[in-house]
Amino acid sequence: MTPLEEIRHSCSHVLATALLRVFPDAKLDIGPPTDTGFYYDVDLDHKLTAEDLAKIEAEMKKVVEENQQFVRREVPREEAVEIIKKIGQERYKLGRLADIPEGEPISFYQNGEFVDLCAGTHVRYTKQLKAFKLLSIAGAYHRGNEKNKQLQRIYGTAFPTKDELQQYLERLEQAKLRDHRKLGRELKLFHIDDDVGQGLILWTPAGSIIRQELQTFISEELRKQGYSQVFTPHIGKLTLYKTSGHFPYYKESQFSPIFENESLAKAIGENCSCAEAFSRLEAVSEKMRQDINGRVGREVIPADRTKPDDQLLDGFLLKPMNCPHHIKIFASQPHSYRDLPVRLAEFGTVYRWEQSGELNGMTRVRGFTQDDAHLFCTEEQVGQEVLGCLSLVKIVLTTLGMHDYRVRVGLRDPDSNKYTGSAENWDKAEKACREAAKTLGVSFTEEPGEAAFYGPKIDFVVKDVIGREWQLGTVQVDYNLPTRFDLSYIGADNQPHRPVMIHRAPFGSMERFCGVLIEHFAGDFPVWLAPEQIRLVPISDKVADYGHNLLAQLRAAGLRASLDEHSDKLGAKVRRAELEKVPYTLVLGAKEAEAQSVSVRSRAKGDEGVIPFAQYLERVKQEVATRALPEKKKA
RNA sequence: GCCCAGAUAGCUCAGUUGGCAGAGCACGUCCUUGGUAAGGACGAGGUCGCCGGUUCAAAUCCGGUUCUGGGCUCCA
Repeated sequence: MTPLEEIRHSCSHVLATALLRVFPDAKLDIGPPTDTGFYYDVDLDHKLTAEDLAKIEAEMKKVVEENQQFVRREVPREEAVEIIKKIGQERYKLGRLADIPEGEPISFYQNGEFVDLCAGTHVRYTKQLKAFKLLSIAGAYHRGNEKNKQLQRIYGTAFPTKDELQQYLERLEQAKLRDHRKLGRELKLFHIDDDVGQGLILWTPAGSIIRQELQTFISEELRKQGYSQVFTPHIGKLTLYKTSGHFPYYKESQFSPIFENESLAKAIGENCSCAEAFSRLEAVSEKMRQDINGRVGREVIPADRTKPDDQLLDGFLLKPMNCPHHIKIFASQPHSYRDLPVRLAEFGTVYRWEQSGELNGMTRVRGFTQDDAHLFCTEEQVGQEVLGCLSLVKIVLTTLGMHDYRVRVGLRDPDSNKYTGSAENWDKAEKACREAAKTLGVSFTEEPGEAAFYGPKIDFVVKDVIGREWQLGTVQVDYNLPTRFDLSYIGADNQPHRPVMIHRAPFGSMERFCGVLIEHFAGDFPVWLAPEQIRLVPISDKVADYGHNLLAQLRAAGLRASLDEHSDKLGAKVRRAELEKVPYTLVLGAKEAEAQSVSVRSRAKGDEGVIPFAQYLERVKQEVATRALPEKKKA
């Protein structure tokens, strides 16, 4: 353990010591250090409140004051059981003891009256714990399994010194100020309305400008890289998603199907129960089952999912993914190997039924638009195409100054059966991803179980202001959907061949990306993205005409500007523009009107003095055209 | 979905033991015509999330429900 982890881990023991003094009947589970502090999971009938937290923290301070020594003791397994029984903590600790493999040492740590099964290590004396604070109470399932009892988790944080603790707490406060939900409301970027629905984003005019600029930006890159733009509808027939495998395997994370009227009327006429109707919705014909299973070479649709044709119910699904629609565009025409790769791109809106407790501002929603594309290529082209996709993601992140991300190669979980396709194809796809990731020049981790159900992927993961990780850009290699949909192209040998698909989205979703972007810039967007780029501030209405004149010129140049004609004094108008995070404020008085000049105040530098308007116009046009990043603010 | 905590004006928040619904900012009108982060006066704005119960009387107490927040679980 690092020294900091020792401090935090020791704090969690002190927390447990104090907790048992206040609530002697608490049953302890585990209390490890974390990246930002520590916690202890406890089972306690009493519902802990904020007041309890204060009480426990006060007791912790006493424990520290008592300067208890942490003493390690290794014991044989039988004795460990005795100790746990003696301290009355058998409910969870016996299970934790059983987790320790045979042959590993079993150790207890004691400080004062408190004894805990623990591998260590710890600081030597409690007085070494100089700066800690309990932060919150949360529910957490025992062993992280939702089938187990939910325990109360007490979160806290600790640092070597009071100064560092104070700095951390201030950082937390700062983080709250740039939370995209708060800024989104203040800067009027988006709205979520109860009557429209949870997790459904309404893009307001200001937010729509940011989204539109991002889409224009990526579209320019797509043209350079030989993509074709397509449009597809928001729904598709269930049959489509039965073929792709989305339905019913991921039924629980989709909106309910929309029944097709005649089909439903017929089922009702047969007095078909709800349960029966759903079973018919999920079922496939024997022919479809044989076709798909034959193509993929193993049983991906089990026999018990078939029903006679006349009993199949049909309907539509709000699309959970864009791939099936794009596949159908590809399949609508014959392709020669000379046509490949075919790259179909769409800002495609998809809908997923996220559990209510998981929704979060713009970053976890139920309807979102992916900057999606599907590449159909030969097996030989896979490596190069994946590289092209990765470079696109890097262009996006670099242009926006987002350098703090990690790369994750998501592989299949060898113990799970949720994946479709042959092991052989999976091996090939995983190899392609791994090799592409190596060329990125950034470190990456390989994580089993993080793959999509149809193939492995390379994800770009960034942290939000409070440390939560969000997957943004993604590139996925897929040997499976082409098989399920029986896609082919004619090769040089005049024989049909199976193409390989690549799914990729450099932003991921417009919603999540904008949410993270708001926090990344703390609302201070680069000029090219700023909803309002220039605020004209006349000192008095005597120069209103000059203001209108400049406004017209700025707008004619394609810039987003407004004129503040309120009767406030200059200071108030400047303040308003600052709070609204407008990059440039142009102050106009009699002198400027006379000289056709403007007094420039930039968000980054403050008052920059008077320059000719024509000169300013060139400067800002240049800044927009190059998509320049904002300069660092003056301190 | 689960645990805990919340919901009062557009925003941030006060509201005592159950007794006429409050402030600041924003907004509107008027006065003020000014030089780089708040000029002044007046005004408008609320079915206290929603439904039900207790009570002479509910923002306040009780039950339910919806939504939000912090976690947990999940995220093809």
